[in-house]
Amino acid sequence: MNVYEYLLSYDIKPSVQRIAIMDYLLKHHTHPCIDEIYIALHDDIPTLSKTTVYNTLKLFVEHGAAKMLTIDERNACFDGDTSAHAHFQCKCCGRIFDMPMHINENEMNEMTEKGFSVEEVHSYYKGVCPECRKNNSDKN
Amino acid sequence: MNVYEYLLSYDIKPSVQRIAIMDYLLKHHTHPCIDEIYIALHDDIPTLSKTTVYNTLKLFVEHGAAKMLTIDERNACFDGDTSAHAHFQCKCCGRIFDMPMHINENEMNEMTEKGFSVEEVHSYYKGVCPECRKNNSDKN
DNA sequence: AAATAAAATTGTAATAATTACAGAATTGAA
DNA sequence: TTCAATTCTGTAATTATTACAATTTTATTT
Repeated sequence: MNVYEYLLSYDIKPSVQRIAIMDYLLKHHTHPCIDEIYIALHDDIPTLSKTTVYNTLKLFVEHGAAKMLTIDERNACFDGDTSAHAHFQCKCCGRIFDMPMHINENEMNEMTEKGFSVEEVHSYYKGVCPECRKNNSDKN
Repeated sequence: MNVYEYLLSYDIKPSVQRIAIMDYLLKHHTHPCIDEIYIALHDDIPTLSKTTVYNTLKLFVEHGAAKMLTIDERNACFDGDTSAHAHFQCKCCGRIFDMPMHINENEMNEMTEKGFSVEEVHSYYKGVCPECRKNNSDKN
């Protein structure tokens, strides 16, 4: 399935900009922020406006085609992988990595029994990634 | 232990402002944002500056006396309870509730084996709280 | 194919959260 | 009491995000 059809499957009308942004999200698993996407696509679409990037990602999130991550304190990041998974942000280089997520049914049941309706599960870790650990130890 | 000694135990020099802010954090489990704290303490300390609230909470987080939550997209929230626990934010009223957290040792081991050094574990849920669910069903 | 209506995009201006910074106030030590 | 260091304050600057009106593009109707 191409990106055009992929957008349609989420009830999103495809446009040049929307296709380019979704394509970027699907091909780059860097969990990009607005600026990263804007800068990356600006070469191909010189008329692209940052407002469009904002609007488009908001649309994607509303339609379930992308997820917004609030892990980074500075600015929101976006993920085209909508499957259930956790994240790891390196405090040193700032990169966000995908991690497996095992949902704990006991916790879920506890919340449901208390009357909470759980719609989203977010799980992330912070620490130092293997690369930065290596670089840091090299300096000593 | 009073708040004065509590701050000292985290290597934080107590001051009128710092004591008031930490006292607020320890007594109110509402996961307040900067504004909530500023407005609440303004009556007692009319000279309090919002910059001081920012600086103080940054200091608390650096010393491990508070945790910053990036659950709410609008602005950062703070938690004086530094023990390991999860959170639940209601999409309807915006309130953040404490939830138990059971750390999954398997996930931890997976990351450690891959070379990641895990320093923080964050887990939160979004959905509708019991109160809002009740109010919503009443409207029908 | 031309005219029209609807939707999407753009750029600028406004808003809001956060940070930088310099001066004032407070604290602690000599 | 004096001096130095620290903390606090208020304003200005910065940055991310949103509002909005004008323009462009797309889809529909005639």
